[in-house]
Amino acid sequence: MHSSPHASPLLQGLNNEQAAAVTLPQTHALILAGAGSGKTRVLTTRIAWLMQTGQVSPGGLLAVTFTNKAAKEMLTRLSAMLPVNVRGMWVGTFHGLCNRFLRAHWKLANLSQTFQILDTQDQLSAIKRLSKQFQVDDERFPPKQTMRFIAACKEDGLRPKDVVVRDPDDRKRVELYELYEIQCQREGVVDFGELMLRSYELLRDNDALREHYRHRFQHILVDEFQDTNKLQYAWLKQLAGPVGGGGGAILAVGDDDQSIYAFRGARVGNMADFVREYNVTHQIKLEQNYRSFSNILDSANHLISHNKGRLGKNLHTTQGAGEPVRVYESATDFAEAQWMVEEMKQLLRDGKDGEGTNGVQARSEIAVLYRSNAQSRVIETALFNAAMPYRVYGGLRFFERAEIKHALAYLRLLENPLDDTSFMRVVNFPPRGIGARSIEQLQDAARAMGCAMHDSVHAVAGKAGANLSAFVAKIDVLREQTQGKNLRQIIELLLDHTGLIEHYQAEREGADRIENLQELVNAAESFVTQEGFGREAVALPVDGQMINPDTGETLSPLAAFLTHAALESGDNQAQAGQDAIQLMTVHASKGLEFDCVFITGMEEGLFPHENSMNDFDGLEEERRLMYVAITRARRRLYLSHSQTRMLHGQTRYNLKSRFFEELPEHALKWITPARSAFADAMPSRRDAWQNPAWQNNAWGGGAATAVAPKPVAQRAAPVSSGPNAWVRSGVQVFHTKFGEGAVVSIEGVGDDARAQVNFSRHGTKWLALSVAKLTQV
DNA sequence: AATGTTAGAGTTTTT
DNA sequence: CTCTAACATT
Repeated sequence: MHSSPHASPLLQGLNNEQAAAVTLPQTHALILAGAGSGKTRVLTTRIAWLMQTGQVSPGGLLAVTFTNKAAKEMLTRLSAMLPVNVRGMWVGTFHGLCNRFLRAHWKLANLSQTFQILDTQDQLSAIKRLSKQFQVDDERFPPKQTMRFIAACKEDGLRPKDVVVRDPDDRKRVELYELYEIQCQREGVVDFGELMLRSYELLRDNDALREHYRHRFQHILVDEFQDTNKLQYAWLKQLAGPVGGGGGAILAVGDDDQSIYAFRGARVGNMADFVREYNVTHQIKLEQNYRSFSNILDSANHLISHNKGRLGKNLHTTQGAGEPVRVYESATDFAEAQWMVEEMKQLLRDGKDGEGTNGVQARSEIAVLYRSNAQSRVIETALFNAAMPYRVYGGLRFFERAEIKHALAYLRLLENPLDDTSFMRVVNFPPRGIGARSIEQLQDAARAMGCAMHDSVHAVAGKAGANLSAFVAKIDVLREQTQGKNLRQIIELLLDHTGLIEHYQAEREGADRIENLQELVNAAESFVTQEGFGREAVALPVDGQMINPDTGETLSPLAAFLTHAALESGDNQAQAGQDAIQLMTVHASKGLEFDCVFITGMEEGLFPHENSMNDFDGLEEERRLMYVAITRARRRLYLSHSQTRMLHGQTRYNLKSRFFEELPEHALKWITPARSAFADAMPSRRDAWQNPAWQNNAWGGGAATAVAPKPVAQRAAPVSSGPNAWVRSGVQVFHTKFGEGAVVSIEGVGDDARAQVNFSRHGTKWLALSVAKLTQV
C-alpha cells in the first residue's frame, strides 16, 4: 500500500518514530508520547495520512480527546492538512461523542428526545433537592459527598445494584444514588457521567447497534489515554470489539508519566491493561523532545525516575544544556513573590534588548505555576504592586456565571418543562413573590402526584398557587411566542419578558451581568452560524424533528445550543488579549509551554501536597505533577520555596520539598543570597523544621504499602521555659477545653513557643505554650 | 424578602 | 486569611 512511507508530503519533517507512528498498519497500537515530543502532530498527521492514502473514509474514523480545546486543535490542524469537511467527523471529547451518540439513539437509550445535560452545579442542586425531599441528614450525608460518590460509581461503570455495600452509610448512599437516577429519568436530564455510562450500556446491550458501530469505526484514536477512567476504557472496548473480531483498531496515545487525574477516576493502569488485553505488539516511544534545553529535561528525567512501575521513557534533545535550573529560597511567601517579580522585570528588560537567549520577549512567555489556587493571591499582590499585567487561569467560566445560567434555565424550560432543576433556579428569579414556603408546597404537591413541578402548580392553593400558575403561564406564553423565531430573537425575547435585564439594571453591580447576557446573544448567533443551521433558522421547529445533515443528530438550533453550553463551559475570558504574565495551577498548565517557568511553593506539605503524601500512589502522582510542571519550560526554569508561608490565616513553617533531592545536582544553580538577613531572625528554625511528622517517614525504602506517618518524639532541647517545658512532639496531652490530643510539632522559643496539637475531638490547633493549660496524659 | 452575622472549611478539574 | 453557606434579624 505504501511502499515508500516518506513519499507523502505529510510525512515530511517527522522523525523516524513519529513517521512510524503515523504510518502504522491497522492494528492496535500504543504510542508513548513524552512531553514536547510532537504528540498532537502525530495524531493529526496519522488521521490525514489514513484518509489521504484511502485507508479510511472520514466516517470510518473516531478520534477522542478529553477537552474541547484539544478536539478543536485537532480539527483545525486537520483541515489545514486536508481539504475535508471535518464537521461530520467523529472527532471530539468523550462526552461530546457520547452526547452525539445518545441524541441519535435517544429512544433506544430510553431517554427523552429533549434530554438536558446537568453540569456539576446543576447536579449538586438536584441532589440537594432530593436530600431535602427524602429528609436525608445532610450532616451525615453532605450533598457534595453524595455527588462525588455517584460520580465515582459512574466512572467505574457501576449502577446502584452493582455497588458493593460495606456499611450502613454505604447502603444509604446507594439508596440516594438510586433515587437520584429515578429523579433524573423523570425530569429528562443526564449528568456528565450518565452520558458516558448510558452510551456504554447501550453499546453493550444492543447487539445490532454495537455491530454497526464496530463495523463503521475502523480506526479509533485516543488522546491522553493515561487519563481515561475505567468506564471510558470499557466504552472504547465496546467500540473496538475483541481481538481479531473484525472491529476497529485502537491507537492509544499517552504518557504514563503525565497522569495527574487519579483523583477524578483516571487509571494509568489502563495503558498496561490495553497492552495485555489487546496483545499490543506495536509500541512506539516518542522520546525526542523539541521543547526544552537539556538541563530542564535532565531534571525532569531524573525526578521521574524515582517513580516505580513506569512503562519507561527517557526524553532527550539535540539542543544544548541551556541555562541551569535556578533554585531560590526566601524567608516569606511575600518575599518569594517579590523576588519573582524582580526576576521577571530583568528577563523582560533583557528580552527587549534583543539578547535572544538571555531574556524573554513577552510577558505571556512567563508562567508562574503553583500547586494550589490559594497560592496565587500573594503573587497577584506582588505583580499588582509592580504594575505588571497578569492573567490568572481557572475560576468561573462563561456558561457557569449565575446570570448566564439563569437565562439558560429559561431556555431549557422552553425545551423541557419537566426539568425541575431549571424550574427551581428561575421560579423566583427575578423575585416574583414565590418564597420558600410556596416552593415547599409545590414540591409536596409534585411528589404526591409523581410529576414535574411545572405540572403541579394548579394543586397549590391560595396566593402561592396563583403566583406559581402565573409563572408557568409566563413560560408557556413565552414558548408560544418563540414560534418561527430564530435563536437570537428567542433569547432577546426571553431576556426582556422575564425581567432579567430589568432586574440587573436595578442592581448596583449589575452592569457586568447585563453585558454578559448580551454576550450570550452574540454567542448564540455565532454558534448557529458555525454549526451550519443558518443565521435565520427557526430555533424550535414545531414537530421537533430536525436532522443535522452533518452529524445525523436530531437537534433543533435551540437544543444544540443548550448542549453546547453544557458541554463547553467556555473560557474564563478574563482580560484576554493583553500581554500578561500567566498564573495557573500545575494541573492547568498541562499541554502548555512557556519560555520561562517559575514553580513556586516547592515545600513539603504544599508540593508534594500534604493530603497526597501519606500514601505511595499519591506521592507518585505528585511527582508526576512536578514532572509536568518542569517540562512546561523551554529555556528557563526557576524553582522556589519559602521558609514561612501564610496559609489559612496561619503562618506555616515548611521544609523545602523532597523533590529537590530528586533533581540532578549538575543542572541546578542555587541563587539564594548567601548572607541572608532572615536566616538568623527565624525563630528556632531547627526545631520548627524538625517537627513535621512526615520528615521521619522515608519513602526511599520502596515500601509498597501505605503507612501513615506517626509523630516521633523529638530529642530536641526544651523550647519552652515555664510550666509547659515538658511538651514534646508525639506526646499525648490534655487540654481543659479541647480534651485529649497528640502534639504534632513545636515551633519558636521562650514566650513565642507554640505547639501544634491534634485533638481527637476538635482537630488540629496551635497553642501558645506560655499560656496553654496542658497536662501530660 | 432583603440584609447582616457567624460558623466552618479551605488540593488538583474536565465534561 | 477569605470565601461560602447557613442562620438570624428586620
